[in-house]
Amino acid sequence: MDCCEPLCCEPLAADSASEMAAMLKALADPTRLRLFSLVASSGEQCACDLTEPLGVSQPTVSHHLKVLTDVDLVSREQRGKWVYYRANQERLGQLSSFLQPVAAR
Amino acid sequence: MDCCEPLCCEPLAADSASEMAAMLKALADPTRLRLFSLVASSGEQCACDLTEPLGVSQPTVSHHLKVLTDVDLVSREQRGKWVYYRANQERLGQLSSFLQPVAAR
DNA sequence: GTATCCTATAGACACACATCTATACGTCAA
DNA sequence: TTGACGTATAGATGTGTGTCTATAGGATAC
Repeated sequence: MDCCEPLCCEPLAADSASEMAAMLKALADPTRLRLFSLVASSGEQCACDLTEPLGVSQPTVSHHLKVLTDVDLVSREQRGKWVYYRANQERLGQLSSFLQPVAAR
Repeated sequence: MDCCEPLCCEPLAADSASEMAAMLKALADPTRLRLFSLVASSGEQCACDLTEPLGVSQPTVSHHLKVLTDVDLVSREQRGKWVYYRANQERLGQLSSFLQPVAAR
């Protein structure tokens, strides 16, 4: 299920590094991190309700949602003309576990 | 100690988002992630032993080490003409906790 | 002091990316 | 079918970044 051992266990292989870095990169932007937090903390969010609290344009929100979707951190569900987004908790757990420090093991 | 609530708890404030995104960005590069893993998994690493396993030039390694140091994910200690780097496990723990999913709480 | 060796900085360059405006795409309601 | 509305894509633009070569900084040894 997980991609690899925690990064403190042993030197990370190049291919695993690329996979995990892609996930980290998706969250490594302030606007996108806030966007993800909005979705993750509310269970489910309509895309239409994300533009205003972030203070960026609708295409920008759409772009960020695509980035998060591409790495499977959020899932997309269309209902009529609205699109609802939901955080993939399992995927987030993978990342959190991957980053777990030595002391916590 | 921690900067803020986990990102699944409540919508992240803009200033907290910037701080956490900076830390995530430092790890969001494959080479830098491998570099950090090399340091973190070995307790302590001399900078001179990091160039070869990563396959990049010495200045590039030095640059990446600076990025990680700037966000306090690694600490630097000079001993003679050698420089030793060590992972900041506490800081990594902050990040891991911040990313913890809902199911794990 | 001078040479040697490890590390960091300077500068350059190609590429990636966050954001915008303009527009296309899709779905529902008349 | 046509209009309205939510969403996604296209294209442009300025900024950021990963990497390199060349060189400077700084510590030890002779």
